[in-house]
Amino acid sequence: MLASERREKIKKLVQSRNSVKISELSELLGVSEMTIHRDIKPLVEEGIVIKTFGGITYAKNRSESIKRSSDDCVLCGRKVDRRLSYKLILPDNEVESACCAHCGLLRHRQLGDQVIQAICYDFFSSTTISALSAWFVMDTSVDVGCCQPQVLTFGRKDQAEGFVKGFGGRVLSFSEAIDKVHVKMACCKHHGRG
Amino acid sequence: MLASERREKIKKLVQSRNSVKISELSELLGVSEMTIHRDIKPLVEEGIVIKTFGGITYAKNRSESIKRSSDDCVLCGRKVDRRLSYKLILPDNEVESACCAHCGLLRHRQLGDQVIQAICYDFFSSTTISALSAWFVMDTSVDVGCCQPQVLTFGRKDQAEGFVKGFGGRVLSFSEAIDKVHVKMACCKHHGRG
DNA sequence: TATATAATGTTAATAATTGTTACATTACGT
DNA sequence: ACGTAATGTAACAATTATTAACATTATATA
Repeated sequence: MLASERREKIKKLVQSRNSVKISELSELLGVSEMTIHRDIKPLVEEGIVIKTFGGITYAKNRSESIKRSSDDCVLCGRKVDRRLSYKLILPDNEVESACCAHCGLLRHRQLGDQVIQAICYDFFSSTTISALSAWFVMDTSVDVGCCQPQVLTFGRKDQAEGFVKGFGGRVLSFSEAIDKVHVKMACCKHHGRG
Repeated sequence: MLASERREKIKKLVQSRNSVKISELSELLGVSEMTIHRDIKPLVEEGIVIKTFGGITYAKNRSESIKRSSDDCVLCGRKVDRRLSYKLILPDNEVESACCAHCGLLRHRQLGDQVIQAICYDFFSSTTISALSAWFVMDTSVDVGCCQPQVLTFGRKDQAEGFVKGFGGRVLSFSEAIDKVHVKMACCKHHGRG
């Protein structure tokens, strides 16, 4: 068998079985383990395969390995428009997308410390900003047609304040916003009391 | 079996069974208990799993994924159309979807305080709104072809009232609606098409 | 055929994993 | 609180895998 054939077989084997042992490959393909090691070296370097002690496992391609729950809002299921969206970076290469800061902040509150980073986008420039340092505008008269109560995100406080001057509403910091949205949305707690 | 395979199996086992004993894993996977201890150490450190004496339990509340029960209505099994749907955000990252406010409110009443948030969508704009602050229209002449007695949801009271003016029915607040639907006691199972 | 080159195999040293033992800690019944 | 059985942990031994160096084989080409 040609070396190239053998390497193709290794690829297909690891793809179909997810993981294979070096010793198994050696026996299956009738070559020494040293040869298998040499065969898989380029596969590991290309990232097609991940080396484990004693074997290899198939590496799903990189875009897949970041597990986006889906393209839909993690909370309300609405299609996500990046400009309004709010993204939560989580452990294990997971990213959750929310359709807007409204859903994003609610989800952020649910996850708490598990959130490694939260990202949103400036309402004017669409530049990426950290949610923790963003400024949030609520109760404004402008309706972007996403979730209510609506929350817009700004990178600069002065621009958020200027927006409020023109269109009404309130400017909130991250900690204020995450509480305010929760209070406005939390139903059962209030329902139970009242 | 590869060490990496074994660790994957442990993860899946604890996920599916919620908790497993070290001794059980040791026997099941054919390795010593010491090896199981070493296998679970990183899982515990990552917070994927919680150590208990003699075993481990799956750490819920983790980002992993929001567990949507399914795409079908939790009550009547009908396919869920987002625009009419009613979503219940529950502890442990669970989300239940109901096909419409009718089923949603019935389910909401069943679950009571377990519901962290309830979400529905404005009938006109499809914007996401909190069920608590929504306005519900019942007994209207318009039939959207979901469950009976039909309940439509509006974000704005004036629009709900305008709708009633044009098409008949009654505008109800959340607490009025959840009671009214319950009193009518009609499970959509009896009317549902599928 | 001779020879260079690439591929593969062999061996031994090194590194990683796993098992065993001894002892510490915890849970639980008395 | 105490004693006992179960479980956890650390140290070390045994096993297994990896790596590098070198030997051997196969292949191509003059």
